[in-house]
Amino acid sequence: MHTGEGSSAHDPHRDIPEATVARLPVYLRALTSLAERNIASCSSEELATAAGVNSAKLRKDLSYLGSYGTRGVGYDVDYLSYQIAREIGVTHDWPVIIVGIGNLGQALANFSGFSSRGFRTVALLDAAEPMQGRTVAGIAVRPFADLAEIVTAEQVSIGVISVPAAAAQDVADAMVEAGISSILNFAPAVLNVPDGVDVRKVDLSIELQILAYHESRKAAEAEESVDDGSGEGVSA
Amino acid sequence: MHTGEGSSAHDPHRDIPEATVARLPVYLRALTSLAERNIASCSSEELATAAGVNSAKLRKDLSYLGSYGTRGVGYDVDYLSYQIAREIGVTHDWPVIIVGIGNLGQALANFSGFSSRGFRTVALLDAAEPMQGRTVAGIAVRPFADLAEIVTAEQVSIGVISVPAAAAQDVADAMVEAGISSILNFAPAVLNVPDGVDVRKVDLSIELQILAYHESRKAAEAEESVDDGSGEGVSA
DNA sequence: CCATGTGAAGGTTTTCACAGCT
DNA sequence: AGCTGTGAAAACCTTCACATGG
Repeated sequence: MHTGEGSSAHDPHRDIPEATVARLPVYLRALTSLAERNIASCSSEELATAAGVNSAKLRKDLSYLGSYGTRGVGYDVDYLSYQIAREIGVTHDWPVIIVGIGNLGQALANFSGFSSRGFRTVALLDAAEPMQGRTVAGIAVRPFADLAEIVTAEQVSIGVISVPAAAAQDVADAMVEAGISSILNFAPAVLNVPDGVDVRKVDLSIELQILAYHESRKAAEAEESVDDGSGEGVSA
Repeated sequence: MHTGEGSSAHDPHRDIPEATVARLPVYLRALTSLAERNIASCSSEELATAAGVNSAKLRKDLSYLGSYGTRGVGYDVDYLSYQIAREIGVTHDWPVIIVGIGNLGQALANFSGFSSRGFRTVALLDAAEPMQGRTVAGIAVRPFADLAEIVTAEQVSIGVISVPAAAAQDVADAMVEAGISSILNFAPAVLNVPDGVDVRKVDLSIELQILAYHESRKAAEAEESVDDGSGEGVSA
């Protein structure tokens, strides 16, 4: 295990904590929103509020990228936006394919936020006969069998899976085989992928169940507090 | 801050860590999948594999609920399923409303996983005139103005927001006002809610950007390793 | 004998609080 | 004078490794 490939201990180019990485896109969105309101600069406090975090966390997060603020003043919105976009790697667009053009796949294909935030949907794939030849969001639906060809031709490294759970692993295998190394999985299934391939999952029922857990607790607390006035709240 | 409301230090009824709560639904899904394959019992190792975590973590997580396994043997699938479902609070169904019946809202309404995992969509709401009177997934779309009435009548405490970002805060305010205390937010916007209201967010472009970050790093590493043979992989 | 359940160790993340720069 | 950037402390989460009990 080597230590740093020609980067001084302090230089901003290795080892951004995962928790920070997960928040950078949120900061970027907050900055975009400030820019749209013609706000040219902001304090860590203001940006933190816009991003829904506290300012100490925001400053610590930004410190991993470098020193892009001005002490006593704050941050230049455009400059910081660019630095974060560069760190994330969305200064140029990433080609993306979506496999599984059911209700969810169609919603994803139509989702404008995809294209406006550094991603370009280059193909929609579906295995079902009836989908062939249809066009969704201006993009033709192609047979699943074309996967490898498309991935190679368009240099795709990110794939979205929106097929039913039962088909998800097969799709993931085919994606990896074709050369994709990052997968966003909407199917409620655990995917096995080799090392070097990243998977992130979005699972709607899991999110609801987490809410249900806290909701149950609130109900239980309300019952208890017949003789206990304290109302503790949970929030994210 | 009090400590425990009549529960002994060891009794399974307070203080399940948030990280554990977020995994319980995953375990529940893995157990359901085992049950469907007629597997009546399993070891922590097997269940952990099915859930995509390591077995130590699984055992630690389950230990917060109580001792529902048998040493030397493993876990009874049905029994553990029930215990987890009870802990989460999904032994009975939760009524849910969806506000914003665009592409995504329609996909959510049609999503069978919602109804099969402890949730029942009791109403679809949309502010747009052209949506009124339409039916999605067998449920009539109603005007947004009916929100409070529906929440009260159906005792809804969980709401899903799938409107454009610009409208999200207003919808959240109306939900809170109507009595909803848990929100699943699909709009790419930070929501301000009072204490006691839970918000979870699902943001598609954020997930993609996190993948893009790691993808950029992989590319950078590949370039570096012209004179360095080590191939470190990242995976989730 | 075997797999669970769990203290204790090791990491990571968050928060604090203030030194340092503009 | 004020806000950033950051060590150090506290909180939280994961992993280890083994005592415990069926």
